[in-house]
Amino acid sequence: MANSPHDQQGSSNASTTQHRRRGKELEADILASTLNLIEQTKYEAITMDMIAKHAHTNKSVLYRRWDSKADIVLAALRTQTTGLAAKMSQAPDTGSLEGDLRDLFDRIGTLLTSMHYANIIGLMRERLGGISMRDYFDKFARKNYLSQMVRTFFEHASERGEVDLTHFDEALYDLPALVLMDAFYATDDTTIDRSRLDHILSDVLMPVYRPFLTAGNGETK
Amino acid sequence: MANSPHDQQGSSNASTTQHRRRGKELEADILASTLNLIEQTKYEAITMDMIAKHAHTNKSVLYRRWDSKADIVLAALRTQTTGLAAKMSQAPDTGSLEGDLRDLFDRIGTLLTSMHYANIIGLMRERLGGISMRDYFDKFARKNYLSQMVRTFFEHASERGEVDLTHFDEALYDLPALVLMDAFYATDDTTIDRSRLDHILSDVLMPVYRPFLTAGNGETK
DNA sequence: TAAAATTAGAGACTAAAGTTCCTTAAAAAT
DNA sequence: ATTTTTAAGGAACTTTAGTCTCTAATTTTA
Repeated sequence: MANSPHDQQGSSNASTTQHRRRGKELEADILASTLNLIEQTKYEAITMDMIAKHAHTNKSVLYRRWDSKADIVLAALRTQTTGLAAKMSQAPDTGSLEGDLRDLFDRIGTLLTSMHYANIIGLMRERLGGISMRDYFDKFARKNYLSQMVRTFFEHASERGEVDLTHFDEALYDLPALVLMDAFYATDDTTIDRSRLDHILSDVLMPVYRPFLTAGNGETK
Repeated sequence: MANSPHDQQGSSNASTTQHRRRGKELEADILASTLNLIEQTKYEAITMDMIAKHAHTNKSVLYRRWDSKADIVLAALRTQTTGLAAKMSQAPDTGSLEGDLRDLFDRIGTLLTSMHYANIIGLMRERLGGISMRDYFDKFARKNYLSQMVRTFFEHASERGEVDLTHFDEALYDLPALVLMDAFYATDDTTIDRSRLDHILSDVLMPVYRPFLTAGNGETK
């Protein structure tokens, strides 16, 4: 009995005094570790044992916190999404609805090419195609920061008198997210490039929102 | 050895001469049987062995024809969808775009309440929530009869001079399907009622299509 | 009508999600 | 400081999608 039952260690702290992580600390570590895995491989290729091992912990620990593989992966992604939402909500208010949307789409383009943020809707097909429709809608789409942002833009535009929201249905805030999702799944491309994003904004979304622009705005036909 | 190795039989033909089904006949039987299962239970609760047993055949037979559980279930649903598309394409051309769409939505409402056609987008959450995003988009959404139908309506409307399709992007034909999908997943309701459908058409889709109506049409504000 | 080629049927096998139970470390309570 | 409670670690176990191989029925070809 020379070696202790489990010489658990990570990459740095090699030998003794291995500080068993608990609670929030462990949880944060696991999510960070999982995110790291998702960035390397696609959803189906990741196993729960891999997640556990990669985080230097055990499967039981995972299931004690999350209900399923989809759960933990989406939770990991959400840690990113949250920071991203903060980053997004910094810059807007360009002075016009179209400007705000264009800025948002530009930002999305940057994120998608930066490859480090290959999530949210980006590379969804590649990375998250294996996730179930129910999980996606329950735990991801419904807490969509994109729609949230769009709503804000419209509210600003409304204050400026640029749009009339009296007959504007709530569901219309979700259109950008829906159309993007559709676009991501429609192509076999791994990435979606800027011109594609531009096309979606200019030829699909802006025309669709035109009826709600007040006279004098955007009637450039 | 009194009894033969496998006295395979269904419900009716009890004893001998059990006609081993092959090819198209078997395939059709399996799909019908699978459809029957889906109508009873939700996707996750169905196992491949259940599908095989219910169709009085074997799992190998299933995997010889379809690549996955999602595949066979979606294939089974598509047998319905096909008939449904035929049924749908009979009646339209009410003389106006809005009329055509209203008629279509009315039909969808009927199908959804008839409960026998509890598929396509209806009861999707209940029945198909377990299916993966990739499978859904690859094998279902992309061959969407709804979008096909919408396109036809627009083409008719264009011929009548009711709409101007010069700047009408292809993606706009998919909006009804997308918005409906979103609606189905957004609620916890099992069914979606007529008033809900009516709301989606009147307050989300029609306003969105308004910019493409030619002057004099639909400018009822 | 016999031989050859297909394809169905049966069942064992693998991999991975999710469960369960037990041991052990660490924190909280006494 | 010792006991009690909580949570992590480890590992066996269950279930089900998907694979593989062999046998037997049915059709095709000669």
